[in-house]
Amino acid sequence: MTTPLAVGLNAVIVAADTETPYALITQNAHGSPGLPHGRFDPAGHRTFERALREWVQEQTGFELGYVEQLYTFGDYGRELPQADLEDAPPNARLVSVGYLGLTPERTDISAFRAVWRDWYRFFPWEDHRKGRPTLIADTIAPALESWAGGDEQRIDRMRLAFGLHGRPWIEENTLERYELLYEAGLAGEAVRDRSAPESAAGPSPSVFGEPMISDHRRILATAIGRLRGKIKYRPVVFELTPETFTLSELQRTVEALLGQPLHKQNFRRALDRSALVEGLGRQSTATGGRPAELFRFRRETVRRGIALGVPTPRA
Amino acid sequence: MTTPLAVGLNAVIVAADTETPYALITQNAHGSPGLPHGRFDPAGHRTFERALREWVQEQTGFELGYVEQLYTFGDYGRELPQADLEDAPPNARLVSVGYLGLTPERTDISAFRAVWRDWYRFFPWEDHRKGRPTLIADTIAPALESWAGGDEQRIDRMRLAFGLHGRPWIEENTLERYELLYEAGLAGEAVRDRSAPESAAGPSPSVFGEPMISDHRRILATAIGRLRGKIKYRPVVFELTPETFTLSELQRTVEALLGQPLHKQNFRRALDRSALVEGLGRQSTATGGRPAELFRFRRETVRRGIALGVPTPRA
DNA sequence: CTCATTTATACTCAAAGTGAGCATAAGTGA
DNA sequence: TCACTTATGCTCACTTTGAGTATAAATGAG
Repeated sequence: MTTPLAVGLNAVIVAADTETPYALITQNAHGSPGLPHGRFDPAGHRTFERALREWVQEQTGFELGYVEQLYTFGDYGRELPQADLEDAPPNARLVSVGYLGLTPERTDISAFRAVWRDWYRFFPWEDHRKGRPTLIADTIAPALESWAGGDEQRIDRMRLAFGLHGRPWIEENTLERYELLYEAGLAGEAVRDRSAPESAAGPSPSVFGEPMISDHRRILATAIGRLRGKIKYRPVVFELTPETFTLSELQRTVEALLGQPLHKQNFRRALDRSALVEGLGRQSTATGGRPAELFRFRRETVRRGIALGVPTPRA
Repeated sequence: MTTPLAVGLNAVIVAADTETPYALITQNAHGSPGLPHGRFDPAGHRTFERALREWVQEQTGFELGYVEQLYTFGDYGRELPQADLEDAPPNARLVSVGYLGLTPERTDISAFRAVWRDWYRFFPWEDHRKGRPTLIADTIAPALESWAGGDEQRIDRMRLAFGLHGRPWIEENTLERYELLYEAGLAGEAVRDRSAPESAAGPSPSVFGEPMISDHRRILATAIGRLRGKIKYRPVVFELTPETFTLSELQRTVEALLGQPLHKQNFRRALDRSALVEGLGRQSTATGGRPAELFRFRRETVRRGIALGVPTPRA
């Protein structure tokens, strides 16, 4: 008989306001953060998506809307703590399928063991809205440098991933960056997975973002990267915005997700060329200055012809 | 005890020359075409990729180079013929993970039950190099029309997928098109899966491309779509070309993959702005007219900075 | 040997798109 | 009423794109 196999489903459920991108985070018995997840039971579930919707509902009271498959992880060089397998047979091998879900509102989930968390808590080096975080130059770069030693290839990977040495910062490479930190033993999970709790001489792991259970932070990184990429060629932001919004609100939401400031005028110009949004004539109650016009997403546009993304002109 | 789960791995191995994109196709006991595939045995394999490489080697003698995960299918509304599960326990549920592999040469695989096949045999409506295939207007459109009946949504999906009624043809939507044909009961697999061999009144299924075992044609469609998309923003074509090539050869290879003619001058101009290739000074032995300069892919370029794709200016 | 044919490569020009600055409009609160 | 804030409009130089025209270097038929 072969080793038993279990398929786990993991959901990264994302919401956003103009300030912060949020992920729906659950907590295990020890209070460690993780993603909503569960086993796929082929007897009870006809499709992955249905299974996913069902127990995301159960675990968080949450009704999923837009859903998309991310990636299937099957390589457990990094061992899973037995505890996370829960009802799986002992020695079972877990294959985890990650999903991304988007939702326009942060519904109240306080009744459940779940919270909405700023995703930058887990990836503090990813937010470049106020310039490149000093964390990168002060902590990450030196730590990776010492890990790389003289290895040409490691140095190259590190510079490419973190936009060092004149390389551009590419926001959708979230996963590469996290994996690098994991490989270098800097992510909290790496220390845990080695199960040898070596007295870390360097900076405390949480400097490198809050760790999550199992490989959930990897899945979250995948989700962020995918969303950041997709926002540019599919109108997915509108799955995250309320029905009506001002252009500034839209822009700031995109900026929050990308972790990158955008050029205001060019954002607007490209946006109305795209005909993705439509002004409603109504003005919004001012948030300080001149009132802004309210817009809505023209869902019709998308169905006819090429579905375009929102423009992202660098500032 | 829950229903047993099996994870299957499927490989779409692609090669191309200037004329034809090929997929590596195996044949089952009945001679039906399929993809190289096998079970993932967690005891014997540490990672999906290793497992994949191992028995692609076994089944086809083929050494995989570039590999990328495509999608994981778990929804079996469409039932699998028991025969394809082979050594799986009866009633097992199969989860299949698709992979895409690229290779620059069609190595000799005649010793194995495998052949290189023009992928357009399975998707004859996908090749637009010599204009839109008449098959679409003559056969597909009417068949889908009658399937849609009056349903607004179906009509819309059909027009969008196949670029009818003034909509543009979007080459990377290969999967959507195949799924539509499947749903409409026009793909051979749909007839088979219903297991009620209803006497098809309409055109014979093979007009809609050669069927494959299990859901392999779906996986192949996914691969084609993904490759077509990726070619535009990552230099993946060069995984398919020989070490040196002329610009025309490169262009024709890209055209073969996209199923779309490109504008020659603009292709060249954009290509040398991208600095992806480098002239070698040497000329190629002419294929008719003036000899062309030989080029090679500058792998170095890719490692530094943003990895760009090959330009694809429509002709 | 020359000329039509084939393919490669070079140049040009208008139209559209981008990056980035400057100017004006319409609110709020001291 | 005036400083401040945010929204929105306009302009300009520069790059990129679509698409046409011209020239160069081989082949092969007569």
